[in-house]
Amino acid sequence: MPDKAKRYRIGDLVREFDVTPRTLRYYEELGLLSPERRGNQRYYTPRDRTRLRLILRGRRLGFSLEEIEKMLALYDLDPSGKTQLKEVLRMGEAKIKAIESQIKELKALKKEIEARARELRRLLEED
Amino acid sequence: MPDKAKRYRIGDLVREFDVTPRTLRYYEELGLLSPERRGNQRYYTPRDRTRLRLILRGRRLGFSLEEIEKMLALYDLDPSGKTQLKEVLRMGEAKIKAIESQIKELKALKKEIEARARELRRLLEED
DNA sequence: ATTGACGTTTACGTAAACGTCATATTAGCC
DNA sequence: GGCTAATATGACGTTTACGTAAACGTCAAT
Repeated sequence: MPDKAKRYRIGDLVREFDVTPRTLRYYEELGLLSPERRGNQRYYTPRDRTRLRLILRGRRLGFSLEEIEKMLALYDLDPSGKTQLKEVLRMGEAKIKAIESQIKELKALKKEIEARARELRRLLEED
Repeated sequence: MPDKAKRYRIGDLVREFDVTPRTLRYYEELGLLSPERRGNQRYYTPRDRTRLRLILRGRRLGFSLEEIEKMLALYDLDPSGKTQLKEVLRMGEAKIKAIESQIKELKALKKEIEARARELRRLLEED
């Protein structure tokens, strides 16, 4: 049974990840999360929680929710067709490339800012 | 003379950086760029061009224009007050921290996606 | 049975970052 | 000088990612 039994209420996740309920409902509207329902109340599974972690990380990194949706698709192994699976895999590799280039740019930016900071410190010390 | 004489028209930058004129005018509206005027036409200086490069890099990395404005401030060494200069420097160092953490998160994300890709490949090969 | 905390839906609002016209000048070439 | 391409100035529209308010449901504890 891939159940783990554990379920989270919306408030639990709200506190843990410091987001608003609105955000979680919005992600559900987009299909990024799909908590269970008991009555009309939401009960989030561990899988939802994991996906939320990934979503929020993606957001911090500047990816759009649409981008993130595609990344999450990597985790939805609907083993329908191998062709489709290959497609998803190819997409994942493209994502990795994109991330690598982003890391490169960030490092470059960091260097520039650091150089600039050194310059400023020099200016400060000469009285 | 810190002039360099060279000036760019809006179309030049549009082609070089693959943005629309609207974007450049919008950045000007926000005070991120401030091209010269001859008549009412814009003539961008090398400095504007450099700033534009930084702006677009920042955007690709997911920073907001407001964030970027603060980073650009590091390059506007108005040596007015040392207190102010110190403030700018402190901010720059904060930026560096943020960038470092962003690099960390990106690396983590990359690892996860790579792991997932390996898994998918394994699924593909087992026939 | 009431209270309080939490949760729900519906729907309009908002900020950021431009896009997209329409219309008017201006520049540069023959 | 006349033509065309480039540029300018509004001004309204669009998309993304939620915020916010109203009005009501749920449930455990007193």
